[in-house]
This record gives sequence, C-alpha cells and structure tokens, in this order.
Amino acid sequence: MNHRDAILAAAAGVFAQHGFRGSTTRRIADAAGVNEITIFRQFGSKEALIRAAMQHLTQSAGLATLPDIPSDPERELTAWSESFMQHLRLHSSIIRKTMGEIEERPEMGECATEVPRRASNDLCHYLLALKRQGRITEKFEPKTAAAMLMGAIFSDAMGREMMPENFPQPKEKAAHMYTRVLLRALGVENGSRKATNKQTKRSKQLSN
Amino acid sequence: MNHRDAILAAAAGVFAQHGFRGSTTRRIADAAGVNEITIFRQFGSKEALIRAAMQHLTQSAGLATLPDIPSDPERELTAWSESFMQHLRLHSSIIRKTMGEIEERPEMGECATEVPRRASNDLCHYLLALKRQGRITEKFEPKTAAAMLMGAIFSDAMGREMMPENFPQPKEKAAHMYTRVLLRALGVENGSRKATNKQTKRSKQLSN
DNA sequence: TGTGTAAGTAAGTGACTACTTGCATTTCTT
DNA sequence: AAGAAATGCAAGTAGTCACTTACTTACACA
Repeated sequence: MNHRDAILAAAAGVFAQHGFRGSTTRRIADAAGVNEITIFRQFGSKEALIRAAMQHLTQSAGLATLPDIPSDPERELTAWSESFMQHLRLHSSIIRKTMGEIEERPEMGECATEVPRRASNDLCHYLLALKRQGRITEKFEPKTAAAMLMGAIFSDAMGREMMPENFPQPKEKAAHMYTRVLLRALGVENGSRKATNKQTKRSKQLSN
Repeated sequence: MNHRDAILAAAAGVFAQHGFRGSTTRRIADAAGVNEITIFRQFGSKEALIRAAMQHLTQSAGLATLPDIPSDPERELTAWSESFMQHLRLHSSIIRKTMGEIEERPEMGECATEVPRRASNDLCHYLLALKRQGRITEKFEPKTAAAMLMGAIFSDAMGREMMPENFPQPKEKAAHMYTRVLLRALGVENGSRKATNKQTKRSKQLSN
C-alpha cells in the first residue's frame, strides 16, 4: 500500500482527534505505521503535511445535487438536507477542529468553507427556481432562507452529541423536519408539480 | 487591582486566541502582567486555572428573557434573537475553541452548553405559550422550531466572518430576518395581540 | 553488476513546556 | 512597628516538540 496515502489518512485522523498542535509528527507516523523521518522526506514539514491532508480530504467530498427544475420540493430538498447533514456529521470532528483553529491558521479555513459555500449556492439557486415557478407564495430573501436551513442542519450536526435534548428526535428525521419548516415559511405546498394546480402558464412552459 | 481576577481574565483571553494547548502559562502570565510563578501558587496547575477561568466567564453571562405571556411575538422574539446572537458573537472565539476541544476535554463542554440549554428551554416555553394562545395556526414541534431559529443564529455568529456571502445582509438585521421566517413558518401574524384582526373565534376568545 | 530511489535506524539539536525550589522583596493586617 | 501573607527573581528539572544529520537497508531497472 502507498506510504504517502497512508500518511495522509493518518494525518487527517490524528488531526480530527487532536487538532494541529496535538498532531505530533510522532503520533501521525505511528498511526500510519511509518517512520517519522519518512514524513519529513515526503512532505517537508508538519504544516505542509496537514495542509496536504486537508486538501486531499476536501477533494473527495461529494455533495448531493438539486435539480435545476424543481419537481417535488419536499422530496428533493429533504434528500439534499439529509446528504448535507450526513456529510457534516461524518466530518464533525475535523470541522470543529478547523473552526477552532481558524484564527491561528486561516489558510485552512478557505479549504473548509468550500463545501458550505457550494451548498449555499446550490440551495439559493433551487429556491429561486421555485420562486420562478411561482410556487413560493410568500415574500422571501433566498439567502436568509438558505442560511436558516443550513444553519439548523449545521448546528444539529455539531451540537446534538453535546446536548441531544435541544434537538428534535429522532435524529434520522431531523433533516426532514427542518426542511418542512422552511417550506412552510415559504408557503410551498406539498406534492410534486403535476399534482399542483395553482401554477399555470410559466411552469407548463418549463416542463415541456 | 486584584491579581487573581487579572489572571482569570488573561487566561480567558489567551484561551480564546490559542486554545488549551496554545495557552502556555508564560503567555497568560505576560498577558496578566504577573509572574508565571504566581499562577501556580494561586491555581496549582494550568488545567485548574483554565477551568476556573471558564466558570468565571459563564457565571457572568446574561441572557435576555422572554415574557411568560406573549404579547407582540415579532418584537419580543426579535429582541431575544438579537441578544442571543450578540452573546454568541461576543464569545465566538472562545466558543469555537471549546467546541474544537470538546473531545479532548469534555468537562469544559458542560460549562459551555449551559447557555444554549437555557436558551432552548426559554424559547420552547415561549412558543408553547403562543400555541396556547391559539396564535400558532400551523402544526408544529417546538424543539424543531427552536432548533431552527437557534441554529440559524448560531451558524451566523460562527460562520459569517469566514464566509459573509452565505448570510443575509446587513448582519444587524439578520436576527430579525431569521425570526420572521420562523414566525411565518408557524403561521403567526404580525402585530401585538390587540392589533390582530384576522384571528376569529379563538383569538377573540382569548383576548377578551 | 551498478545505480538511483524510497525507506529505516540512531543519535542529537535547540527551543519550548509545565512545574519546582530557595530566597529576597513588597504589601496588608494588626 | 511587627508579623504574615502574597509576590517577585533566578535557576533549574524533566519532558516534549519539530526537525536534522549521517549512515544503512531493500528494491527496481538497465
């Protein structure tokens, strides 16, 4: 097996557990089953190694996509929310560490903000598409709506372990519940587009 | 001025900047304008000092209160949200550090979760009171609603600096905007109770 | 067979860490 | 003014940290 990849994986794991200062080169080397010197020969310095490990991680991060043309908002948004929450929960340790050290190591922040940036963009686009379809009956500001849904999911993923009684039960349904609250705030009705009857010209144009 | 308090304040400040491992006794002593030895004589160990500093902090944390009997939900909830957000923003550094180190030092977490626990409780009670008044027209689950509002505020306070384009502008109005989205989701109408007119039987019953 | 490359071993460097000891000095209390 | 407590200073201990140097081993390829 490739030593370089083993070191990268070990570095990510140790960093998630102990943060930057706690990620000693000795610990990483032990976790990777590799001599400490090999790390310096491969990556030059501890800082370069951690940076490489972080980039290696974010590259492999996948995010569910939202359709360009909404059809069944509740189903589509719920699926998206669930995948977003799953991603955050999977990486909650490393995200917490990165956030805690962002003032000391802001470079790592740019790498960590990539996923939420893209998620916010995707979500805003979807909501605007819903609006264009005339399915959002309330006045709304896309960034506020997106920030609310993402904020709820983010806090849940970060904080549920620390204080489970502050969050809806069971955790498997939380993403769905947040999504429904948002849709209600926007005045979006249940059901897929074909079942909708309020929409007329515009949505029919788009669906053909 | 009291040396003990100076040390506690310095410890909190250094911890907010550098976290536990980065809070060296030398740095704290320098920040407090005190000899390093004094720290050990006063607190025994670095760990005891940091713990004392954290408790000292949470004791002085105030939180806005919500009335037992809601009158003007938008005004009252907005004020509460703003005060909650201000508190989180003021302590964002220390909160991020504590979250990042919670796996290594879980004792500190109990101290850090006190404020959000109380906030969630207060908010849920207020929402249930609104429900009892018949002013919430939609089906709703209080913890989900509370988690959404608090989650949005929390994420905003933690993440806006890192990625301002993901959040509504200007930041001074964000708390108000989140509050309004939530109220719309719950079907709560604007204005104070006496000014309400759309509500018919139930609300009139209650208001007289 | 010879050469280059990646890996390991052993030893050590200098800086920093929490924390201690012994003694002198200041500050507060009585 | 006298005694006690708090504080400062100088020096040191034992440990850890990232990183280096010098040398050896294993393997691939030509």
